Amino acid sequence: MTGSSEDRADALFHALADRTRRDILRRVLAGEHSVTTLAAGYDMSFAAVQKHVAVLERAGLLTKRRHGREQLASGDVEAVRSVASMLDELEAVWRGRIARIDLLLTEET
Amino acid sequence: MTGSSEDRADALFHALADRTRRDILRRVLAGEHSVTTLAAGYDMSFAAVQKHVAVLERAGLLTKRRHGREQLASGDVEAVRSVASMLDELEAVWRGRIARIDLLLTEET
DNA sequence: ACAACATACAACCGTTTAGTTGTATGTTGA
DNA sequence: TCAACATACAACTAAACGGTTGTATGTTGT
Repeated sequence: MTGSSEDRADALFHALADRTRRDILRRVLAGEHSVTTLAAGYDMSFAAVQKHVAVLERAGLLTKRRHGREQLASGDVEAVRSVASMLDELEAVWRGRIARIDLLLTEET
Repeated sequence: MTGSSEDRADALFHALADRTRRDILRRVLAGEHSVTTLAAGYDMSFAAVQKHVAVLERAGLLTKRRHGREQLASGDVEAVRSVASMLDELEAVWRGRIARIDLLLTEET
């Protein structure tokens, strides 16, 4: 269905629309961190941070791998790029508008 | 305060995290449209669409100008670019991680 | 001068979100 | 083997969200 690409966009932008999640994403893009290590950096419960990590994971912005009793989270730069390409598409729409205006202005008849 | 840049990011990503708003943004990036014209394109009340336009306006993604009794909305491509640059910053964080890994791998001692 | 139009906003409703605490399930041996 | 640790998830609460209807305020004259 046409919805699933929009579902993905909803999930990605929603995941990015919270400053704690953006901060977590920065940290896991810089390197692997366990959920406990991440949680230590915020003034909220472990469970709250674990839920933020789950939101990022569901959106595909991070992945986890098991290492002993820890889950190491790592940022997925490809997901970040996919968001960037959605914005590129918006900019392309805008360029189309400008091109149409230029066409009118330079029309020869 | 350090918050205001994060406030802006919150508003931008939140505004983009709804498919109706993304669609409205596409339309106003392609050209000016009145709120009524935009509302005609969706299966919801005029008031609902007007609220979506207000969310996009508060985030700085569109501006309005008065033309008689209409308010013509126009997409602001600079705001779209500012979101793209936030994502570029995230990608730069990731590149720093890769650079650090490469440094370890090519270490000479 | 006024009916119709375009917009804005308040009040309300059901759902989702972001946080909390508490509990269950694995895993380790720092 | 078992106490401590790391994680996941359920249940709950307050606030925010996305939608509705109704009303108020400008603006026009296709």
